[in-house]
Parts: sequence; C-alpha cells; structure tokens
Amino acid sequence: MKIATWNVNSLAVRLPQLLEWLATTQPDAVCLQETKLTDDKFPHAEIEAAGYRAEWFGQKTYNGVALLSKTVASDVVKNIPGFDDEQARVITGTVNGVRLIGAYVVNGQALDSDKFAYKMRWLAALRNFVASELAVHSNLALLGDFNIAPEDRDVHDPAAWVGQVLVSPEERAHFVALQALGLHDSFRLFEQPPKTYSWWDYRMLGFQKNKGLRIDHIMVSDALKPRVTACVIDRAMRKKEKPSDHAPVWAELSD
DNA sequence: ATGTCACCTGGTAGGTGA
Repeated sequence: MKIATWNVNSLAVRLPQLLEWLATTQPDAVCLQETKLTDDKFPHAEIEAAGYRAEWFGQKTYNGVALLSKTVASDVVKNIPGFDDEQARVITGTVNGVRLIGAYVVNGQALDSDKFAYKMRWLAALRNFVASELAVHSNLALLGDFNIAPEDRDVHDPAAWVGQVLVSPEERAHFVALQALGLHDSFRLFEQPPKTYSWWDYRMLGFQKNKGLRIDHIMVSDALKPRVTACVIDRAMRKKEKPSDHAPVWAELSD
C-alpha cells in the first residue's frame, strides 16, 4: 500500500499535474493540502474518472484538504473535533485498515505574530486528536504539510533561518511531542541523500539553488513502522512547468 | 532582505498569504 501527501497550492491550477502524478505514481491513498477551493468547486468528477474516491473539505481562497483513495475511505472526520476552527485544515479517514490523518499545519508567519500563537494552539489540539485516534486505531499515519523542519539537517541554511517560523525550538518541540505519542518520521527510517527537501520558496531561485526545507512528512505509528519499506520525496514534480512549491512525499507499506 | 505564485477585490492595480 502506497500512501502519499502533497501540498498542491491550488487544486484548480494543479489538477492536470495531480492527474498525471496519480497515473504514474499510483498511490493507494493521498492527502492533499491547500486545495483553496470551496466544496462546490472540488473537481470530484475528474478525480473519480482517474480511479479515485475523494473526500474533501475546503473553504474560499485559503487552506482546504482532501483525501483521495482507490478504495472508499470510512469514518471520515473533518478538522479537529472539539477545536473550534474557521480554517479547513484536517481530513481523516480509514483506508485499507489504516487510519490516515491528513493535516495542513498552520504556517505561523512570524514568531511574534498572532498567527504563531494560533499555530501553537492548533498543534496542541492536533496532538490531543492524534492521541485519541491512536487509542482506537493502532495502524495510523499522520501525514501532510507540517510547516515544521524537524532538525537542522532538514534546512538548507540553518543559520540563515534562525528566528524564523518553520524551524523554531517551539515548533520543533511540537514535532517531538508527536514522536512521543509513538509516531515515527518515515523519511528517517531509511538512508537518505543529504540536502533532501520537500519545499522550496518560489522566490530567489529557491529550487534551482536547492534552498529548501523538509516540512512535508509521513509519520507512522508503532504498529505501522515495521511495515514501511520506503519513503521518497518526489522532486520531479517540482521541475514541471507551473509546479507547486511543494513536492509530493510517499511511503510504501507492506501488506 | 524578498527576485514568485495564487487568490481576492475591484478594476485593469494593490493587498494578503505562503
């Protein structure tokens, strides 16, 4: 079973690339972030024609998430129960016996901003939600755009990023707290090439210079960990015409 | 600090968010 995550940065713009990528990569399930579509605009017909079921949860202009899968997802939950949130950032469902939580974590803008305080509250709520889901679903993956680079080796120039969001000790502490629940960063279960990132700023030739961060992750539960046979960041999609600023990430699970 | 991209409103440019 192949599971994946991709921040598409507007599904309206990226739909042709998504369909191409589904056809070549053949994931069994994929969580999308930043669809930027209200629910009435979601391109479910095109996605179903490509052989995928879809669950989606969006809003105007910003955020928006979706869960695509070859077989139908069950027990779908939108956003974090009990956490009042105007923003569409989480979609959860069970596919082939695996609980998938697809998340678009708050960016946070700047460390001294209201948005960063919201990011901290949001991550605390996510942790509680993941803990409650883990209590009833041992086979669980939390995947998405975390907007956190867990370690300095996930940052092209750690010194240049000091004081900015995505790399702060406070954000990294939240990543560690998720690990403390028994979640494992799939990417680091394997030998990986150095300087492998999942996001590059559109500005200043970020991708061409590989000035990136690894902020898109697939975390797996203790029960799922021994089943992970690979985790790959698909840089090729960042080289396409009109790319998303994020590359897709996928992990292969044995049966 | 910001060379890009996507979206909105409201208008053929400017603001916001990432």
